[in-house]
Amino acid sequence: MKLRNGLGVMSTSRTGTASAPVRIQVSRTGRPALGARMKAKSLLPSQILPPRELPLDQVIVGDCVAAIEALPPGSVDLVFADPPYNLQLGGDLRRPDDSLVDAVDDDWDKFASFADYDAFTRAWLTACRRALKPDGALWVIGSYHNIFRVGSILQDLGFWMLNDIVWRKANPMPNFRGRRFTNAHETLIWAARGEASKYTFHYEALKGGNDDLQMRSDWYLPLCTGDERLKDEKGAKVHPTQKPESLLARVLLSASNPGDVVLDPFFGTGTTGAVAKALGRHFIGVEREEVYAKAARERIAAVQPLPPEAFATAPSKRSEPRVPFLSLVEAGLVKAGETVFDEKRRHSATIRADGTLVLGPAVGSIHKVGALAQGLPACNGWTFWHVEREGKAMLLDVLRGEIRTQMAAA
Amino acid sequence: MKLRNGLGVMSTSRTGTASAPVRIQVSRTGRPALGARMKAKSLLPSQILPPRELPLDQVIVGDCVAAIEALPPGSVDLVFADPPYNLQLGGDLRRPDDSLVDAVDDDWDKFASFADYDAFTRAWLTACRRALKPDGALWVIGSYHNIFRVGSILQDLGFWMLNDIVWRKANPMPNFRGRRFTNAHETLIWAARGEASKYTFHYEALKGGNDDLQMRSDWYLPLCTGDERLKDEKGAKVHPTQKPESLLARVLLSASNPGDVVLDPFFGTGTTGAVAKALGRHFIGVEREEVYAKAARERIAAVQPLPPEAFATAPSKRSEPRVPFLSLVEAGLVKAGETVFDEKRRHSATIRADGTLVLGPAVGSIHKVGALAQGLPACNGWTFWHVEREGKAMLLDVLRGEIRTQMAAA
DNA sequence: CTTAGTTGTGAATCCGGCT
DNA sequence: AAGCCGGATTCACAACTAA
Repeated sequence: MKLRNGLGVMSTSRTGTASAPVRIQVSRTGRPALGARMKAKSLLPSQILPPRELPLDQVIVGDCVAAIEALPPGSVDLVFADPPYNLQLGGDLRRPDDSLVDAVDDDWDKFASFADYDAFTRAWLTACRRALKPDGALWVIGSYHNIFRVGSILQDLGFWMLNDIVWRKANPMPNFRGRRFTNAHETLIWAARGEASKYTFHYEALKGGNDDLQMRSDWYLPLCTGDERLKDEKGAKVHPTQKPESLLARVLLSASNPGDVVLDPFFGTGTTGAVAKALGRHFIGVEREEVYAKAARERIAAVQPLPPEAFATAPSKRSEPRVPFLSLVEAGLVKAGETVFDEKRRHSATIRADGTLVLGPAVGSIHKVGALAQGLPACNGWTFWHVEREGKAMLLDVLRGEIRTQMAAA
Repeated sequence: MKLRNGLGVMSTSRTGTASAPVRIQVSRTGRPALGARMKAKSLLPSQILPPRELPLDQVIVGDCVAAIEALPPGSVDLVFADPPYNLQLGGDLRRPDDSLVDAVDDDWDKFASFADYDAFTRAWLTACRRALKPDGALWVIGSYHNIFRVGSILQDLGFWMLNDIVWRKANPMPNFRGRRFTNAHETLIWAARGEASKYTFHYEALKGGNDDLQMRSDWYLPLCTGDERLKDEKGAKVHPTQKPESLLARVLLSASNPGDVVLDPFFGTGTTGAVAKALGRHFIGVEREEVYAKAARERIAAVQPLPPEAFATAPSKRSEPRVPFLSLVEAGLVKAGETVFDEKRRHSATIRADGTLVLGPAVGSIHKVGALAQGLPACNGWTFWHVEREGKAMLLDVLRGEIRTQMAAA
């Protein structure tokens, strides 16, 4: 029993009726049916009748290029694609506690070269572009391993980029060896089928769900964990890269209408389908692995559609912004080279350009150096160190308050 | 008079002595000078002597590809590039009040096609790669208009991507038409010259300035505005896309050492040079437009370098001298025959006179025996084993610190 | 029942000097 | 040049256990 998911939907059961595997059966007339050529925007959802030959709300097991080429051209409103990232991982990676990181080492993520990956990318993007309605649009998600290839090819094929969106992960995996910045985000590209496409964008809906501020291109959302994450009978994750439903909800709410047909060429365990069903959109999922497709069908069967009025807002986690001391240096509120001191001026240290402090031979955070100065195991540097302002001592915490006010907009 | 900048540096004047335009004059022997081949890491900044033929701390006016090809190969530690964005703006963009948005429409930002832009990108990236030292690295900043082209070509040329970084703008320009998400970020790519490059990364410094949490790939920084933004006599901005100094400061602090040579092929109004000078790095700037170069020279002349202690590379654990455990025995800090134990006193072993440990039948280094005791493949003995001192457990790492202090004093 | 402490884990291109 | 081996390295959450 699933208690909640990224949409706040109560799903009462995981063991819904699983439909049989669906092999694609569509006409190959080359012309989209009437419904596919209608402009969804001008119709009420109840009037939208997708073409009969579309395999709606089903999971097609097989190669995505072949399956999508079998769809009528111009029949799909939106594509959401989460293709293999081509991670190119070397040996295994261990956490500092020596536990092994469960890496994505599946065969479907292996490509011999960039050229191979590019050919693969060009093939599925071309197929998707053919399947899209003239006013349709496409979303792709990726990481720095692949997203630049995808973005370039997409432009080459004539897609028109509308935004790149950054999914800032609330709880990313840290960089265990301290050799790089924490890889804390993934990138989504939102592109219209072409420059002239009258793409769908629900500006007001998203603005309303964002404290009446325009929705920005950086989205802060948690990973897919907990009850939302599909597990097998042994408790292992079914799919290594299951995306959070909150992410898909934002995509579908902003860039599709109820009744629209959403195609996902890399359906996996069906997050796109689950969210589409909840939000009153149709989906077509293509997935190569029967194991994932089966899990997706069972999952989607258990989803209860939401009433339309609930479609307007997507829940998003908001957190009190943490202010690094470095931000005070960058904002000019304190200066590199300046001296900080404690209340009774018994200790002092110098601010460095990187937001650390120096005290004699020691360099460290305001907290570490504060602890060192007092010979204590720990110290809150914000409430220990002061700077001189107009002849008086001003606590760093006060300056942090000023920054918080400035940052509140985001 | 400039009051503050992203580094918190007081710059007293804009009207410093502007050096004459510098046309490049370097030897073309094809071999970097001695200084260029030395490994900066093992030297103090004062010992680093960049090759004489490098046009250091100067602005070269001219085409960046030709200018960079004239540099000795393998002579540059870091590249920071802010290339033209290839913005494809249709007509004029107007705000809701009908005022005209001062968009990027200069001639240098027009490219006939993606192919032209790709060729241009390949040319300057190739030149930069040749100029870089084997262990050098490159940063590029861009938006969704160009960054996917740049990223793909960079990978094709053999650069090894380390991170993509998202600069989240604190105060982005709103999307006036409400047809897209507010474009609130730009993307930076950090890439090593090659997969095997031993790139520079000051992990501890960044972590120390960030509340002792490792720095993530999403950076929240304000735009370049106010006093930092260069204006001409009529109050108009000198350069359309001047980057904030705080952004460059993070890049240079994290990925370069004091004394390093930083090349900027699209110098503009010299943010890279200003920050490099403040932080004790050398710069080589190439700029095609004399008007930008002039503004950059004047700006940089007015920059006061920070005191060295404000930017000197902080000692990291990795760079500290190695201390053999035997030295602790020899110094009498631990005694042969003494017992060592882990934090929870679940394991113990005995110190031998040769600096090894005994645990039952096994003999080996503090690391090997620590690993054996826990049944793990590896273990850091310094942070695992303790000895009893004044009734309390004392970590071997603390005793190692005492040895290092003694060594530094001697 | 609450709370505090422990354990597990997530799309990751994750070491470097010396012999 | 390849191999050895010393030893440096993690954040946010959720779930579970213990008191």
